[in-house]
Amino acid sequence: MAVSRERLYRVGEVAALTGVSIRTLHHYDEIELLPPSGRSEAGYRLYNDADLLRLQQILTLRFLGFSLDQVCDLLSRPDFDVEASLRIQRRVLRDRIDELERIETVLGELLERRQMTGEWAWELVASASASIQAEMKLRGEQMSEYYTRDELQQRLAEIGKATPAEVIQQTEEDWTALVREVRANRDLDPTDPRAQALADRWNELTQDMAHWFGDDPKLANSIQRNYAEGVYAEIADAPTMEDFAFIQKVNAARKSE
Amino acid sequence: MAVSRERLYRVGEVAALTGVSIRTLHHYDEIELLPPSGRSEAGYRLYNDADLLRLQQILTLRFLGFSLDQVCDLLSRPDFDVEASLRIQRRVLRDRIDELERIETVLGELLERRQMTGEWAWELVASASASIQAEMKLRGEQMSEYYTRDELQQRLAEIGKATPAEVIQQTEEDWTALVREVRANRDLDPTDPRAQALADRWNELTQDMAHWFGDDPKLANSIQRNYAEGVYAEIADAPTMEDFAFIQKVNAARKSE
DNA sequence: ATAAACCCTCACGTTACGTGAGGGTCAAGG
DNA sequence: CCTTGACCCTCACGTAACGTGAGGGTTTAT
Repeated sequence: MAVSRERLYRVGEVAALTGVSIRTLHHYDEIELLPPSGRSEAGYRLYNDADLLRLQQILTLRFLGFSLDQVCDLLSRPDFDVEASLRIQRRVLRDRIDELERIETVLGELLERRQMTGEWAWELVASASASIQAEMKLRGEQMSEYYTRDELQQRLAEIGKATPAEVIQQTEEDWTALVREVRANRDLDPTDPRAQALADRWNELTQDMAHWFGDDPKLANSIQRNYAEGVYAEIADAPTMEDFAFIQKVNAARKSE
Repeated sequence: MAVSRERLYRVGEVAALTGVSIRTLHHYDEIELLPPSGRSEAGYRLYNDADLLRLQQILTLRFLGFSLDQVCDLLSRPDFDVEASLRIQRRVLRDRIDELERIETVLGELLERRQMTGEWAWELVASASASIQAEMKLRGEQMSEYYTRDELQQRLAEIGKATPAEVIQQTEEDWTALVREVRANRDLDPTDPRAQALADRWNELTQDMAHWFGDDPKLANSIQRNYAEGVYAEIADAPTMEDFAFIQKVNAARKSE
């Protein structure tokens, strides 16, 4: 087993290779995001290939909109896997490309309307702004969900194992029953006591499940998002967004009393 | 002439319509980038449709990577034209989409190599980083080139004035002569000494001109771009992309010796 | 052995807002 | 008529991710 003399790079070399500034490397060292794996006697930072790979991950994740804090979290997660991460990154990139194409066509429409009519289509102006804003915000918010989805499966599986089977089955039955009732009564006035009773049961069940999830708001958030994206659309008795909306209205009506 | 009661929006409405935060509107007002066209008696900011259009431009330009300062400059240029700007924005978006696709394939290659060989292709890791860095920096640097075309004319005019007329004429004659010769000999082998002689003269002339441009790399870059887009296509004796390509090949052949 | 080219550690500056604090305005309701 | 809730205002300080020197060692090529 030869001491395979790995290639070592100084800040300047890393900078030249990757295009990041030296100051950035200093910064990433300061915040312990990318401490060089070694130092020379004189105190020079020395990076190896693994460091470069980590840097690549950092840059990509930052490019996708994560804050350095979030990147820190992601990379330090025990189950972090570079290959899985790369796959996710590609998926996100494709999604982003789609978004850009959407924006491009929105701008195209705006321009066309202007040239056809000589007037500005103000609603298109607003929606163009909204599209762009959405795309700018998307970075780091919706993004983290991409990284949570896979994890989500796993977490749910864990929770599943840690919970007695009868409890799970019971809960599922409760849910399906409740969802059916809600769906049959979605036209009730939010102030109707029957609606409030339904909301009560709903909140209770949610509480129970929340208890399983622990105090992890991310998990809840992910589930929400997955709903919004229709991940569970095929499951007939899973609550839909309309169901959620109804319950929210009822809860809101109660609060405002 | 009825006082056509234009629609007016307060900060909250603009925010709801476009997705920007109220604070951002305040900020854009503070720096005089987007002062509302009116105020209510109580001091409420009141925006009209034209303001919304300006906001759309601001958001798009920012999205493309301009700083607020740059956006300020652009929008206040006397020759600024929203429609032209929209066209440019679409082109930039398409370019950016191409870049994202490139990055996506780079990541794909990296991943594939890893999965085929079980090893990381370090050079790909570095180049992936470089791609991403390039794309992140591109914002606002190369970007301004798209918008510089008009400015370019002006700068060239300035330089023209600051340089004695005979020198300019001499240079122009040198260029036309050289370009004709190059065009007649573009099928020469890059290693041919005659080709190299041409390349030498070319490089020398380029040096001379570079000297006029001072140390402003942006200017040089702009010229490159304008060439690529065929701005000077009508000028018969202006070098074409093929001419450039030929010289580059010759230079490359020389270096690799 | 002496520049030239790198590298180090402070430490303050910058951009584009976020986030309250403290306080007017205005339509609906009691 | 007055209050309450939803908006709006103006400061003014906070923040993220570096940029940009200042002041001072290190390495290497001549």
